Amino acid sequence: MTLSIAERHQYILNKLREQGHVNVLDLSRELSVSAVTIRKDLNLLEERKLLFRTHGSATPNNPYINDRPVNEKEKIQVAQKQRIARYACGLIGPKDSIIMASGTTIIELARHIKAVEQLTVVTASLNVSLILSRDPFIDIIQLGGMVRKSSSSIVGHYAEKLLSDFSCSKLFLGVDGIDPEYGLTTTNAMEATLNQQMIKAAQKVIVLADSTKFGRRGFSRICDLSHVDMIITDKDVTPPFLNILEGAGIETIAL
Amino acid sequence: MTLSIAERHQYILNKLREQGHVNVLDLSRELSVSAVTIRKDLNLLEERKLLFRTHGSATPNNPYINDRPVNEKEKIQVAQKQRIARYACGLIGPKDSIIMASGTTIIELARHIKAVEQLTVVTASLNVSLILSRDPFIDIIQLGGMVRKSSSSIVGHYAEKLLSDFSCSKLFLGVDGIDPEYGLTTTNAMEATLNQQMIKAAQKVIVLADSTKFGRRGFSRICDLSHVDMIITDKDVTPPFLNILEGAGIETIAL
DNA sequence: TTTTAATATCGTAATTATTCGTAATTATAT
DNA sequence: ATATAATTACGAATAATTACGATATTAAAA
Repeated sequence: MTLSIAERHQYILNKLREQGHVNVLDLSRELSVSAVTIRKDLNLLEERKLLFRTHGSATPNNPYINDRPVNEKEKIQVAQKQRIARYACGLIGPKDSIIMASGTTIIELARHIKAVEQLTVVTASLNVSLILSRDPFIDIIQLGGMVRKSSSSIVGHYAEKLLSDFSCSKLFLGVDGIDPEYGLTTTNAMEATLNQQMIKAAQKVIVLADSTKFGRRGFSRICDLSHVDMIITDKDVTPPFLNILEGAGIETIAL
Repeated sequence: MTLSIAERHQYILNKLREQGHVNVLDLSRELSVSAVTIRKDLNLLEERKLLFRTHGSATPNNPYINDRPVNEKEKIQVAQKQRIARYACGLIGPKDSIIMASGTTIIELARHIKAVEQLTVVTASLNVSLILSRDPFIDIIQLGGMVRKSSSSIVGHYAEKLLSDFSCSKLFLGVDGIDPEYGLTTTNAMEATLNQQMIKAAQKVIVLADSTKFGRRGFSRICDLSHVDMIITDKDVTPPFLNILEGAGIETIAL
């Protein structure tokens, strides 16, 4: 299939929006044109300020900073995270108000959200805010306070205080570990505390976690499984875990 | 089957709406007319702004509609802004604590900061936070509240409240207009209010503004010049302005 | 750390392929 | 018969490919 220039550009921008980055070689293969042509396309799009060029690849030009996967393993889980994000997207209703925590899966969710009616989002993640700020239908409340660098998200007392002023229908939570006995965990104590507040401020707690998170325990405990209403994960979760979740009355979606 | 011109045009526009794109060769086959005829049709439809022409095909109107106004704005005066940012950088001392407002010049400043000792930054701008989060020596406090999309920064009551808990040695403020009588202005009322709080929370007010900002008045007033301690601008500022600033006791750096 | 080698990506130019626009010619309809 | 529309033909313009030297990135060795 041979696409016109405009279509190719559209394809590139779409992929960029969904994946957060594109590279010359893959695009050249996917669109069956030469690398030179892709480079020319990317240069043109860069001139129009639609993306930012790097060696071998390109990232969305503003407003948000690139968050390319840092290690191989994270790269592997991208497909799963996208499936999870896509499904989670479908749970967001019109005129909804939701809380979005932090983490790569939640960022993936933000990329997939396309509001058609008014939507209010409260978030700790700077990346989520910037991604959503492109959508005219979304009102964004950014939590304030100390920036935790490794996750580019906000933690601390101020954020918790601000959060206590809101009540949302759903919380989308990304975690580092899900353990049947120990519950949900994350790597950072302050993040765990903030997550606890988020759980309090939401009527329904939806956990987004690919299968690698199961059976793992992060440093800091957020809560036990009884607080969780729904878990969206991928089909590589082992049956024992699924049974336990079912036993705990948690609606589990294994994509 | 031979269609009238109007029917052909209708067919083209329909296909365009349904498929998102059409190309000359296919249309020529489908409508059993020559390529020249199709081209003429497409050109005519393009003149009427009903589609956007590319080589070999056509897409619905302007595929590059995504062009962001923010980016257009960022393009202007880049060199000046960089010089201004570089100078401002030199004003930041070790173990300093500063407030960084929002705007493209302030983002440029963030890009130039390279902390060697502990530095604390309070900022309304999401971009500033993300840029600085790469620097291990910087503690970042992100103001929280409503996200103002066009500037990707936070405004509103919550941010002002949070700000009242801090006292910083310097405020770096970007503005939209500097008028000798009317003072500093910006485009947005909420942003102006937040800027006022920032001024209260800082011991020294440093305004970053390229020469194009002089003599201009934005929509909303921040404060008059008496609150300003220092202005960093470029050498294109006209002498009358420089005299007025000097007369007002404002240290002015024209780079 | 710094240097070096290996690898990957880049930009440019020459070549080839496609698409374009124009004009002269032919078809169609009143 | 005359006006309008479509076709064919062909040089000009645009796009894509290949080829290749320059530059940047990465990994290994000093």
